[in-house]
Amino acid sequence: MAGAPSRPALRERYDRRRQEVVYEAAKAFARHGYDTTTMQELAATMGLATGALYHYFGSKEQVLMAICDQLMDPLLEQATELLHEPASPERQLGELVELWVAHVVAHRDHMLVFQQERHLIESGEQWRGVRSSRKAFERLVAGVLEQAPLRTDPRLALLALLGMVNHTAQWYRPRGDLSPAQIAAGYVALLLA
Amino acid sequence: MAGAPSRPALRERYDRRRQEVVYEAAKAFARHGYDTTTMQELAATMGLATGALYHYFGSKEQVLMAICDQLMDPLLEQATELLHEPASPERQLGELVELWVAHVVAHRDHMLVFQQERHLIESGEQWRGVRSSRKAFERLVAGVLEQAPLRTDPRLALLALLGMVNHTAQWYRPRGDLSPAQIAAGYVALLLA
DNA sequence: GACTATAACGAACGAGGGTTCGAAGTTCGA
DNA sequence: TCGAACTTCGAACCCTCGTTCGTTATAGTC
Repeated sequence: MAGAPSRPALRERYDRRRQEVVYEAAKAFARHGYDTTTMQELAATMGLATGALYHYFGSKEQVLMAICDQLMDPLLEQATELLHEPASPERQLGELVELWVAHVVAHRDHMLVFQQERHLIESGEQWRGVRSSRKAFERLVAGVLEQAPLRTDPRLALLALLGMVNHTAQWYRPRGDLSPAQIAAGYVALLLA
Repeated sequence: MAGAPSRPALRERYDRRRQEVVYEAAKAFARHGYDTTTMQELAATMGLATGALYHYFGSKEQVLMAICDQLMDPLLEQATELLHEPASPERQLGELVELWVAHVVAHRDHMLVFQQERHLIESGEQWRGVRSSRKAFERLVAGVLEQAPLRTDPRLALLALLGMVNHTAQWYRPRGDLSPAQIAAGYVALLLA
């Protein structure tokens, strides 16, 4: 591993290429599993030799971590921003879930990897950041749910919602006749009194 | 691999031991992942030498398949039986979900493995049986949902329910203050009009 | 007690795969 | 055009792990 170039002109290409690796890795990991996918296969997909990958990432695990970070960080940021706007609890919940579902379906591969490699993420010091991001997001959702008029106890509503939305990554197809917004509206309708 | 003994007296012990392997494997696979867990570790947990595992299973993958079969087959059977009893759609839905949730929490490790190794199960001829069992169960649930008075379109209700119930395996703790029956009732309450 | 089926051992094999590294190629800036 | 920074190559290293197999121990059966 070498690290990012300091010259700005090169930095851009470096970042783009690195991003491509993450993208292809997410696709491959989602389809064939993290352990099953070899660095050789990943390199071949990118049209690179094996060793070249280590110019962009220090290890296979760091590729996985980049996938998780790129999944969680923008979601957390956008959700925080959204909840800064004052609005009724129902409306906040609706917009939050819509944002969330849209994010999940836009990053389906990332999500599937995130779910499949749960056992890795749960244990291990280096995964602490990812775990706390997820926790922070869950707290945001919990906060909104507590304000909204629900049909069930807020704790169960949170767990149910987490299950519904995360599971969306496993069945959503872009060509399907349900848009992310419709899906989100459906979920919210189940929860609200 | 040797196969089951023909003498009935030994057959019983063989089956019991084999079952222990499945149980320990589910626990280890759920915690550390299927690929990460080695046959050496699994054997050591059982107090066996490595090669002895192959007396009970022809391969590591067959252990995984036993886990999946033991998860799906009883569930499918019990659900089928339940739905043979005549009852109102609401009541059938309630009982089915209660049975389902109880099964999921009683076989949490099996469930977690089943979810984490989705990519393996999705592809591969040898997994056809497991896939069709899951599909059959989903059809059972779909059939009940179509009869019941729901708050949303039955397709989305099915997907939402699948997400909620399956996700239960990830957070349920026996010492928690929600019983499987309460959880199931909460889920059903969300769906019914 | 001897014979046989069963159970377990444990070392070794063989393949696969993550990672390293020094050299070669390429691109940028002056 | 030249030199430095950057990118890529690709073979080799080294270790892990699933699986095999000949042998040894154990337990039912007559």
